[in-house]
Amino acid sequence: MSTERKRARTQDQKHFRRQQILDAAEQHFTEVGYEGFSMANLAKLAGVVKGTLYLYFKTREEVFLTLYNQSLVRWSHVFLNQLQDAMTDQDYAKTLYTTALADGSFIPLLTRLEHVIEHNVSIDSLIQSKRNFIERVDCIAQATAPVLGLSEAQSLELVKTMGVLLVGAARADQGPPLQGEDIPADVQGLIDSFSSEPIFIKNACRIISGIRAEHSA
Amino acid sequence: MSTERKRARTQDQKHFRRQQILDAAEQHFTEVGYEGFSMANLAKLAGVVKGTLYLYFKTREEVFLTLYNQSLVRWSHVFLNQLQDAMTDQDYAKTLYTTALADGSFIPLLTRLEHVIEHNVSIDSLIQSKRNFIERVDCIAQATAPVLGLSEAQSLELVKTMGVLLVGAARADQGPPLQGEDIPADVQGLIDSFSSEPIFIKNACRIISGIRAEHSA
DNA sequence: TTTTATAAATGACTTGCAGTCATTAAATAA
DNA sequence: TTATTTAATGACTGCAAGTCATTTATAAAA
Repeated sequence: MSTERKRARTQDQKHFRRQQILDAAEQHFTEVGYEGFSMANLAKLAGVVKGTLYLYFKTREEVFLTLYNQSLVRWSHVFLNQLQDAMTDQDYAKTLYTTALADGSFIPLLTRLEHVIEHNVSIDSLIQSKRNFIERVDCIAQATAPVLGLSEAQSLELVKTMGVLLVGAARADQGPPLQGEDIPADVQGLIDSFSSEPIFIKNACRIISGIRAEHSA
Repeated sequence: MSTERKRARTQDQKHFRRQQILDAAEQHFTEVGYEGFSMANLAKLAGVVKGTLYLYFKTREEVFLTLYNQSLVRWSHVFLNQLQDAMTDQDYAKTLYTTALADGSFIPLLTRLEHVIEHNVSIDSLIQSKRNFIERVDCIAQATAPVLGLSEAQSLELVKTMGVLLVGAARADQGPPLQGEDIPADVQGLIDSFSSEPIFIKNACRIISGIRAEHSA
């Protein structure tokens, strides 16, 4: 906090200030979530005034998109580190799922990416974000191929598909907290049956098997 | 419009008025989408004043949840009607996908259900909505079993999983419109590779195969 | 028919949000 | 020391959801 009371004049100082805001944003996001996030509170937390935020980000969604980009990179490093020389399909799926969920921001931002965040963002930011995504996917696919015994092409398709499945499965965890509410047994049963981890893992395995089988012909 | 200038006194009249508001909401939603939807505009379109909306719906999200419930019922009828005696896995998946996307409200509401809509809704409405969901899923599963040659249990799991896959795959269509923007080839290639229909159908088939195989052992 | 009671409908109001912009002042250059 | 540049400010606009005291249409009672 005491490190920066001064004005950011050089490009380096501006990058540093921008990252300070992003760090505050990450903290604010994990504390209050997407709907509770406000630029006014972010400003307070970052120790600047609201107008200053708009010198560094054109819109609130530009902040979110940047947080998303960073969280994708962060998660991909964690995931790549956990890959072993040879893993069962199930271990692979479980590792992917667990590491993704362990990052507090990644899934909540990913599930809002297309239908909210990308709609209030400059084309340039969007292109930059997509490029970052391509790079991470390629990198993960390259590491995945030998682990699961797939071709590069198969591996690329798999990784892309895992993203789709992850978003679909993670939905279940995004519902409202129901602690202490009395939920009828039938409804509780439904919620339990959509528990995201087994759904993700089971279907990830089915999809891996499917992809592996398709080109053995 | 000329049918109802009067006050709704009886329960029947109130139900009718509520449905009038919902019809206007459906229209407003298809015109401006989720983010553009406002209660003030809905009031104008429904021919009432804003405060009146809150006599019939506790929050804006209660309106959306009701629209979602109705769209689920509407889609399920269309889908059930299109099921044939015996279909290939692919025909089944394609029919499911096509009918779901043909309904203008179903997918946009479904993709926002857990992380937005359900967070500002009464527990009672949520339970009612989940019960409606259970009923539709059961009904679809029952009809699906003979079509794909699955047991009832397999069919139930399949239908639930299709919902997960549908949400994940449909994300790709929810991005911002990019007509007329010049998108670099690599990014355009990425977007194309996430085209939702082939992703849904291919993986639906892989999952159906997987489920079918699991209990043949 | 006239009066009274009920509650549907109203719209002005509050609160909270994202985003803007004329002004201020810190840092650098002259 | 003075002039210039531009980061930072915070008061401001506009719009949204949701509230509530008041109005008034309608039904029931007299």
